[in-house]
Amino acid sequence: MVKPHTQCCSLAGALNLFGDSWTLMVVREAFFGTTRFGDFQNNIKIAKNILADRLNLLIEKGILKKADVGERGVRYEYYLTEKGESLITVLVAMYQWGDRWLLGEGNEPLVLKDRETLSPIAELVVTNRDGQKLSRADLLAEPGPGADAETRAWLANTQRRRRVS
Amino acid sequence: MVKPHTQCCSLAGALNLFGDSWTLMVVREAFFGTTRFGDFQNNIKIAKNILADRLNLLIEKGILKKADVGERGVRYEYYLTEKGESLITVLVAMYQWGDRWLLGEGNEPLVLKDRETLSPIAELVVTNRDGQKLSRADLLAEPGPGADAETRAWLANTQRRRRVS
DNA sequence: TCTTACGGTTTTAAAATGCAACCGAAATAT
DNA sequence: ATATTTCGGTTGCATTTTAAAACCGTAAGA
Repeated sequence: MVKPHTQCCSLAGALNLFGDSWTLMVVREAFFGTTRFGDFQNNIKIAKNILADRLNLLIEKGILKKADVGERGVRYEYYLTEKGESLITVLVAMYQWGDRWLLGEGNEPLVLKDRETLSPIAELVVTNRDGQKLSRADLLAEPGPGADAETRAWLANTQRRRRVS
Repeated sequence: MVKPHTQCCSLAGALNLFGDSWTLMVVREAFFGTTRFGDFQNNIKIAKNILADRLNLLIEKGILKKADVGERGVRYEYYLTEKGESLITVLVAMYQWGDRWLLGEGNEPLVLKDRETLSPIAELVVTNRDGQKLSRADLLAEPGPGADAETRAWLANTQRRRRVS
């Protein structure tokens, strides 16, 4: 990462991790079952040094784990941890947004289905507790239990501007 | 962007757009109501040239639009388009993942609430049509209407490996 | 045992980033 | 009307990342 965001905002934290072209592609590959270095490299066209770097980063951050599967020596496989698997919402959100807004309905190259029912997965929707869909205008941002001075200041700023507009 | 992904996969397309440290932070700011160049710059600590570059990129890609609000000349404000506002699922997914896995429950700096009911928004969940939660293992990836030869080849690869494992 | 595939590391050039300086037009104060 | 400050950038330069290719030791297969 070029310059880590310093804010404690969890979005900034997430972007420190996969705020680049490749990291989420590596996660995607692992998500769909790729485990070996060479397969990662072939499936996403990525330089070896970048791939090695990202794999190590993801391991360090607890998103992947490395298992030695060598029979007469070392040979590694990479697997998602629970932390990594729970990136499912991020991946699906990006897939659905891209399908709709970049490729357009009816042009999806890939359809994700429920293995049981064989029907496509539902569209992700931001809702309230009652399941009602919420849009940007319906949302209110408030300081949480972990809010520090900086976050409060930022919030005060955006709220102020928002009231004006 | 350093090197655009060439794959038609919509995740690759999305990463070509905001596969970097800053673009999604800019979208976040716009999402929470920031409209002016100087406010973007103050809220996210970003170099002016990078900010100018990202704003232009987001406009070019139809995620932001620029409005002239000058009273006796030109003075711009930036607003999300519908395409931009529908990044809500991506932003929320990343927020929730970061809150849970980077900061830990109870340490959320920011809580998003329904402006009506004042209760926190629900957690995003990937489900089937019947609302049943789906995890990675429950998903099946199949070629969609827009699948090209490359996508089919990639899918065949991952499926094969997956059956083995 | 020989050969090939695997899983990287190193090197080098190109590109992106961060920072500071600069600048014209717009808004504001005098 | 004039002077000053703010806004919204652009430019140039040093630093950091990235991409691509060459290289290399070990593991697996013939």
